Amino acid sequence: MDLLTLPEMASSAEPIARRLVEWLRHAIVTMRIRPGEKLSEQELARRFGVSRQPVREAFIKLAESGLVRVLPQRGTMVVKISIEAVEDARFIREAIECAVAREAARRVDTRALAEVRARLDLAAEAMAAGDTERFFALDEEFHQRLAAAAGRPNSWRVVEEQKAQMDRARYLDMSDSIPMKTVMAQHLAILSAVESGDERAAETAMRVHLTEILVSLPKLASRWPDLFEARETETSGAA
Amino acid sequence: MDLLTLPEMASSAEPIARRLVEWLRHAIVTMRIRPGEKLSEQELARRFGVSRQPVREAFIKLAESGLVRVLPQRGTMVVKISIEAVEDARFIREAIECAVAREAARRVDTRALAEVRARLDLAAEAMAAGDTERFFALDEEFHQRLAAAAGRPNSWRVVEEQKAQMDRARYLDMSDSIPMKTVMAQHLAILSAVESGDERAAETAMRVHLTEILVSLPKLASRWPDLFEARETETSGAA
DNA sequence: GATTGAAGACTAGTATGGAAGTTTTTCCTT
DNA sequence: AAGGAAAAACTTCCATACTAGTCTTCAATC
Repeated sequence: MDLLTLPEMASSAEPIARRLVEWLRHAIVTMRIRPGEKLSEQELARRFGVSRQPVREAFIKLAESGLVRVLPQRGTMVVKISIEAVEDARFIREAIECAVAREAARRVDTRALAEVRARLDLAAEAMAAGDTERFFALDEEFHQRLAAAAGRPNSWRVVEEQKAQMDRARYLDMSDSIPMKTVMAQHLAILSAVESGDERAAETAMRVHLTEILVSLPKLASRWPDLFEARETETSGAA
Repeated sequence: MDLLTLPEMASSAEPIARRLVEWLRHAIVTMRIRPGEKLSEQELARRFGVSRQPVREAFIKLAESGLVRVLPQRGTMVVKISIEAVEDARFIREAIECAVAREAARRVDTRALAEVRARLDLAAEAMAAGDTERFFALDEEFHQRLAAAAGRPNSWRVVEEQKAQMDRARYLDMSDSIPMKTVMAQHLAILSAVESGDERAAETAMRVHLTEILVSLPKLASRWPDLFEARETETSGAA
């Protein structure tokens, strides 16, 4: 078991715990650490060559994000993908991003929209080059910049957290995700509507874009049943 | 400086850190601890009669919620109220809760809606009795139950976090907040629209309810300038 | 053979000391 | 008196030891 290296110590002043969170979050979202897997403070501390404390604090942060669950005196594990949680995340994301699209179309902040379009152009290049990793990154930036163009840059933070839940499912099987070409077309439709100041068209285009995401979810759940949370049988609501 | 007592140890198995978070969060949201105030691990540990570690972990959780800011090697402080942050929170809340209202009206889950109406009735009693504290609690429950009636109970968690930012401003001056009578009427309008399955009316009613909240914000900011974050002068967006 | 229970190997939670870094104070120099 | 450097007094951060609770294992007992 060789020592793992923490993400770039570009700014070495960055506390260990912060870098640990980054490393773990990425590993979880990209499914390098699988849902349901047990995480040991002790083992991770050994592998990173640090003490238990920073690992523990990283777990706390990840627990706040809903990526891991800490059971007192029992253990810490990566939460399984929950169909319900993914649906909720999609619902929330759609609500926020549709409002963002509407607001962006209402403002038509030309300068900010130029930044959005720049991401679209770069994404086209990435697609042509077959660089899916970069394409996904630019996908994120597109949405982030659009939020900025709506004057609500912070709303992206909330969306980002929801997105993490959805992304894990996507990383399960890339071939199941929406083709890059389709995403490009949808992004273009959104941006065009926003640029022309058509609030309703912008919102509709965004809704279309964010709707199809979960079509393949049941299929994934049945193919990897151990990675998914068993759906709650009881109905919520007490006396 | 006498020892402070942590919230009820109803389940004494509850770790100290968890109870600390609860105590601190409530104290911050209700403005018992003022924005900008410095929090010391050491001092709080002394006052609660515990070690620094659980206090530290509580800070981490509150930082994740955006209620405090931890500056490495410098200190921890309650974040000041930011007009921009409150506006963002309101924007996000409106987006989600309008979607919730629409969805609830689409479903018309009679059983769940009965729970919503029950909160409305209890709130009417609280108003008659002049019990503002209870009225506010039932206000929250109204929204929470409505989310459940929309089949999105988890969306309330996200709204709740945003709400915390807004609530601090409200606690500054209760007399500035919307009168209970108005809130009651708005809640009734929302529920009636939902019960009759009118999606558009439900969304509109919710939007109205969530719009007026920030009318008094600038006034509050000018009256307590030291509790508010100075608005950023630079425009976001780097090269 | 099935059940029970005690010992050991885990786990997270807490306490404490010290390291690294920042801010304030103090005191000397000009 | 004003400016600046050293030092003292803070802060969070990390390492380590210990506590307390949970689960597993395996042997003794019924």
